[in-house]
Amino acid sequence: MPEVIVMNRKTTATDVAIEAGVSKWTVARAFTPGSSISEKSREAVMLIADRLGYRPNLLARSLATKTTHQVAVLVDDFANFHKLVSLELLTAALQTEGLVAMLIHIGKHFDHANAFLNADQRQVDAIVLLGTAFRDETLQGAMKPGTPPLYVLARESTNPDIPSVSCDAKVSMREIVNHLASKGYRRPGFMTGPTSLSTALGRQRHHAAFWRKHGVKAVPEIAAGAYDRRASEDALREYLRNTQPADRIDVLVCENDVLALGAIDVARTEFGLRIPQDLAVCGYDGNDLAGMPIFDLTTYEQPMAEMARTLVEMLMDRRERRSVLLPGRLIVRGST
Amino acid sequence: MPEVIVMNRKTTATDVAIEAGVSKWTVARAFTPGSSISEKSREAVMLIADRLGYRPNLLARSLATKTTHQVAVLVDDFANFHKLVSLELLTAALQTEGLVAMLIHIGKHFDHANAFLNADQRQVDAIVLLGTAFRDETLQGAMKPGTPPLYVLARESTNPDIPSVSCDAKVSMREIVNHLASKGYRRPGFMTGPTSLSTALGRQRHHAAFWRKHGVKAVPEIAAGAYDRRASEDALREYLRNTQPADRIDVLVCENDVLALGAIDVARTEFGLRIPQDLAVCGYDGNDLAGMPIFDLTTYEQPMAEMARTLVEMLMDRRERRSVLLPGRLIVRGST
DNA sequence: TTGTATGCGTTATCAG
DNA sequence: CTGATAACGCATACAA
Repeated sequence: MPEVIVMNRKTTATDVAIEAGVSKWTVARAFTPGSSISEKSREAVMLIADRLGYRPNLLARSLATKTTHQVAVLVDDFANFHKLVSLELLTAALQTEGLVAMLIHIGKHFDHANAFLNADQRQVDAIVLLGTAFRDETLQGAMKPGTPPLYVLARESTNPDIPSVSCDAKVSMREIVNHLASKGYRRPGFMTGPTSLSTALGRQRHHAAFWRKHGVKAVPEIAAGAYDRRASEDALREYLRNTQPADRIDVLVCENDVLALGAIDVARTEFGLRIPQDLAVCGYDGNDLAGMPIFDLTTYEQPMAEMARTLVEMLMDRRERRSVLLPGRLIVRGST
Repeated sequence: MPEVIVMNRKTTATDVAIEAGVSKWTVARAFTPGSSISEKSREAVMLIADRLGYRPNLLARSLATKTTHQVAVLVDDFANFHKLVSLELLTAALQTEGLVAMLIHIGKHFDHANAFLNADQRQVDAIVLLGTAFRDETLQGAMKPGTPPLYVLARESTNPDIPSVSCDAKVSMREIVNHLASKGYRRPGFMTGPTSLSTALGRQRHHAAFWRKHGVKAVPEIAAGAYDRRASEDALREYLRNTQPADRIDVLVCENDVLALGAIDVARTEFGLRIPQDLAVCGYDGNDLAGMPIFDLTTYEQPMAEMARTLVEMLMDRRERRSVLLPGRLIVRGST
């Protein structure tokens, strides 16, 4: 008979207790900061625990405490490379608070209902919608009682029960339009992404509103239909093909950087337009790629790090559960 | 007293059982496919369950079955936009099998040890390393008995206990070099990323080896040190500044597309080099951005979708737990 | 300070 | 086919 029996299962608190000659509750105390336990017991437990490689089972703890420290993050828009930044900063913010992200991919084979159901059944503490194209009716259905609380990041929520943390569209568009107007542009155009999301973002609306103050009555829309550089290329290509140079816009403001990069690309490569002399372009997001010398894109930086932190503060109940608008920063570059 | 008491807690199997007049075990059976239960009971249970909005608690199930259907995905390289594609396809592949990804961000405030510990404590079924710069010694420490099995995606594993699914570096580099050689290039250079990862990827090694067959003895290395377009820009800038045109390489093969885009950018924008006449550039990954007309980058497409599916098959024990090399596809564009 | 009983919501196993 | 007992690993409340 071997001295040490190698067990296939993980060592539990009971294993440690037996080995240390105490009850399993004492073991639990050793791992609960601030619980009353003698220094002697604690040391004895820790020694054995370390030797046996014991780590509390968070699953069992969650079942008992009814809190998992897990947050479902729903994403359905992987064509937009800026999502990676959002994920980076959101996961970082979550992890500094001991929370972890459950990344749920919404797509062809996995719809919103599935995602909500899955998150709910796994008892996540909250669900974060990451700039995805949710319809209000979809959200409404996910608001059953007993369901994890919903939050929206990087998009304004229209539902007061679902707080959002986003970049202030009004403030940002004022800055953008003022900048463009001061540069002398007077024939703006606006490129939109997915219809449902575009209206929710409100960027187009505010953009047009501020131009009106500058005497510009109408801002033509160029609809890409998706946050995808190809969609942007297609949309601008069609516009440029069907519009005589004299009738064209002189500056294109895009709903985000993905669209802007695609636009610059087509305008320059396929139509030989100079940026910004023939067509100025402005983005939105402040993605790192916008800063590439080849694009040199003027853009409005969303304070993603702060947005993520703010959202997490809300999750942790250290801040009122209520929508927040944060100001960003206009980054003027050569494209305007 | 109200007729219906709205409970704050979620409805459990017991609630349904009482309401349906059966035992809770019968309720469980109704939700367990293939279990023996009378059609009558099943219907009765389902009716009540639906009315009460009952959904099995997956946490409790996991505790009992000792399997969570959760997979930890460790990422430490968010500057590389191709990670988004990896995440998209990996989560999709996981979800089609009923698995869900726990995204763990490794960075300044959360190191590898933390990540492994967290994943382990949460009882994930497996841990997937997503092309991150893990040192072999780090991995060794994470291989304690009772720990979730490790897998590596998009990078070759040197440890036989940790299977990997990756794109065949040798095959791909042969294709790349043959293509470049046939185009007449004879002064190749190679741009690397993080040192530890570069050696693990083996792309540089195979690249040099195939050039040797073409009579090219040495391939200068341009070290970016990170998969970051800025790092690439800096590295190439320094090289071009310090190297006379006559002494320069005529084609730059980059360890991945991120580096390649940065390289094209600097070469063209800052040094006025024409691509490919003055300097040809080749990437690796097959990222969508490489296809932008402005870059028109020749690249080697990794079969990420297939790689993700293969990895998941391994996770599901439908395929031998052993490293797999998959062939990709050379996409020839204007940059070479 | 420490041990005991009980509960979290399921599944596994066995008896009827 | 159905009900009952035990177990999963931990936390909470209480008693000693």
